[in-house]
Amino acid sequence: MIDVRLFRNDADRVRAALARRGKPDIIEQLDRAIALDVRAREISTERDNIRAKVNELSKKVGQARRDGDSAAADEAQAASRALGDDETRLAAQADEVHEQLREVLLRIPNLPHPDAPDGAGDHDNPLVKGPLQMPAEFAAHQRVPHWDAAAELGILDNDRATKIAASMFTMQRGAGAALARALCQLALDRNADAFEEVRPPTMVSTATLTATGHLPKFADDAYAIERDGLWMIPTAEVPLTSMYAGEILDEAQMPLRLMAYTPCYRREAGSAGRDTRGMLRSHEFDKVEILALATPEQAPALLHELVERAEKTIASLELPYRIIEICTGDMGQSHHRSFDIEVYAPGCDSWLEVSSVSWFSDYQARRADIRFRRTGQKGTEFANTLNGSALAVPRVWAAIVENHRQADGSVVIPAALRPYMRGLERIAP
RNA sequence: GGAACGGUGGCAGAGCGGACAAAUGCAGCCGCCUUGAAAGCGGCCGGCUCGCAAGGGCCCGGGGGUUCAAAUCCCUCCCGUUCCGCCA
Repeated sequence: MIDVRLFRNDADRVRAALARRGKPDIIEQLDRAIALDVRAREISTERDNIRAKVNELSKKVGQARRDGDSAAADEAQAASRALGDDETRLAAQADEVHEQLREVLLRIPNLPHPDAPDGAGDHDNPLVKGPLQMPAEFAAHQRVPHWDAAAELGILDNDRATKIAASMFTMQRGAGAALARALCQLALDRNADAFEEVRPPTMVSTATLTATGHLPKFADDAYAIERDGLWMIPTAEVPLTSMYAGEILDEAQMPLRLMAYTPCYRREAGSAGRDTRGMLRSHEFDKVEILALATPEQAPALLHELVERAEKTIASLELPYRIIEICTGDMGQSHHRSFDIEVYAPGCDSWLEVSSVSWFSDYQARRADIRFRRTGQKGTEFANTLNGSALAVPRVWAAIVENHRQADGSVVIPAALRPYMRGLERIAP
């Protein structure tokens, strides 16, 4: 969440920054938060003054008892008891206002970075690089949607996935399953030089899902295990970000770099019925995520590093791609600045989002309470968090099947993946 | 799932109604001493929050309660350890 001090000190600046997101209700929420914050401080001060008196009187009672002056003790005790009702009432009020403030704050999105481009929606996202590795022309055999191409090869069996689970689940078979696994291996190996591999839980607590910004606003998008108070993770970002929740890091150990392969679970509540064919959208998919906990100074360079790492992995798969920056109107709630990498899929004739890299400033760290201490200095600051998909399997899988499809219907495996596929060079029927 | 015992500062570990933000040790910081270091000596050494400041409030796993006063008593939840049960 955003820092209350930001709008206490300069409400206009915060209002202007949030206005760039183009959602009027956000400004209403902000003004509500500002009013609640003023009220909360008033009540808290009042409550604290009464508490100070009670504490003082209580000390007097103790002292008088020790001195054997029971008359003075009784008097102070009675005086303190008289303050009890006021204290109880004010404390309840203060708690209530604080809770209201928190509820509002949790729903206010992050401030966009000054360099983030203005825009109303995804059609305004500017191209920052590419298209790269784009052939002059696609052959007719590449213009076959991957669901058809894959069915021919027997590597995708969504009908049976639907039978076993529900619609919008996918199932890869044979070389298709190996391809999905190989992509994860590749992404992990390409980043193992700088990132610690983690195998985190894929079910997490409500607090954990709140820290990254997925709750309370987006509860409908996540799978809930209500009986046990747990949620299925929508991305490894969730457990990795909260690994250091409530902890204070040393500046010397930063940036902390983590990566994880995990399955990701999404209800796709807002897009049910869309992209139902093939591998474009599903309730469960595999992804390798890379993430950093950094100081504010380290963050900009890390953002570019994460983008570059994701880009290089896509490039190694010999796929046509481009990089776009997300404009203020299309940014996620927690995002400060973000970039997407899109791969062109000739069979579907569309650009598929295969990686999203974002910088969250201290927005998530504040929710998760991840702080750091500068070397030799007192006090703590909130860390900055950044993360990105090193590789999201299904759409890359689809793009490989479409781009690398040959005239005979077989699919050539990019050289970078062959070591992970027992040397397989081509998937043939 | 059942039983017992626990959860206190960076770590270890006292405290078990009042003088406790909390002994003591270790680690850390500053100074003295020293050619340098170690040892020794002296001092400092948690976080959050309100306030221009003086100063105030909160935090001893979370939440609730009893009391003039709670780390300390009661309830409840969570987590840990050990034993039993079950299990890959």
